Amino acid sequence: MKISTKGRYGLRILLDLATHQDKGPVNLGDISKRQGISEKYLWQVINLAKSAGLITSARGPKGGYSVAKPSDQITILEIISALEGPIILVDCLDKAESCDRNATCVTREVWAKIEDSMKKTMASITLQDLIENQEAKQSGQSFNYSI
Amino acid sequence: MKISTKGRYGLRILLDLATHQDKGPVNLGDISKRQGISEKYLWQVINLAKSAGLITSARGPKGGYSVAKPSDQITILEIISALEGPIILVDCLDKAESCDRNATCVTREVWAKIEDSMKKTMASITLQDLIENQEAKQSGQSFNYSI
DNA sequence: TACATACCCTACAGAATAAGTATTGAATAT
DNA sequence: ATATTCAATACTTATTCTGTAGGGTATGTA
Repeated sequence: MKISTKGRYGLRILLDLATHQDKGPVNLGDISKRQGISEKYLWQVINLAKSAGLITSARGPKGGYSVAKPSDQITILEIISALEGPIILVDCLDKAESCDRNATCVTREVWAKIEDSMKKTMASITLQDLIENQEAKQSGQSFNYSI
Repeated sequence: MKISTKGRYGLRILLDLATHQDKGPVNLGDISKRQGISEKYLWQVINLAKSAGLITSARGPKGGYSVAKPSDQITILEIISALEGPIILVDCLDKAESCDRNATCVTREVWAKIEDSMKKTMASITLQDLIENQEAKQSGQSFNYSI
């Protein structure tokens, strides 16, 4: 029950893109330096987001990556599903035939409830929320330092 | 992001114990047969629950396992924490020093919210709820068959 | 057209975790 | 006593995680 590096890095990458793409696409090298992730692995992670349509890329000099949609239209659920794979806590929730106890099993309903609460929470947060939190945090910090 | 067999089996095992311990401790062999889990592996799973104090055991003939507390005083959160390990989606939520970005990182708050919603849901369901659901399901089924 | 920049793809590897088996030991009710 | 039942440890096999390595391909600018 851990979020893997794919999901953790992925969320940071999308936040990084969203906050730095005002001057055009952001290249791998820049993200790599800021986030402390090797370019090779970074590419693999970022590619998952690209395959899911969350990110677009531009080749050649001055190329790089951009977030495909406005930040307030991208939920955490989309991001995590793209990077970690679909949120399915137990296989029997996705494929009924994966367990022959489904007809009578009540534990299945427990997993469904937990899964549902996770998804609802993830769907309620957008990338835009993160950006705003970050700005609030940074202005708060500079305030502290200025005392 | 999957519940392992420890958690899945564990919940079934506790439910099995709770519904069969009216005639004294339930032995491994019986649980093994009903749940379709090998006795050896079953022991390892059940031992996690015992170490957590959710289950008591008695050795010798007529020995076996029993649920340690009334079912309505055992939450799913307790059970899953005991079997899957503590619910910590990312290490930085548990140990701040595991990541030096904690002071400024806003993704951390996302993981905290998701984790919190899972825990709240798990804490809101007790073993007793499962037992009642199971009884309702069974009586419903027999009703269907009797038409 | 040539070159630098940057993206794209596949393969491999070490470590950790998952999911069990196997074997032997210890306690207890009858 | 002894059959029954739990207890503990070691081992195995497969899969996933977390990357690294080394090339290949597309594109914009001079």
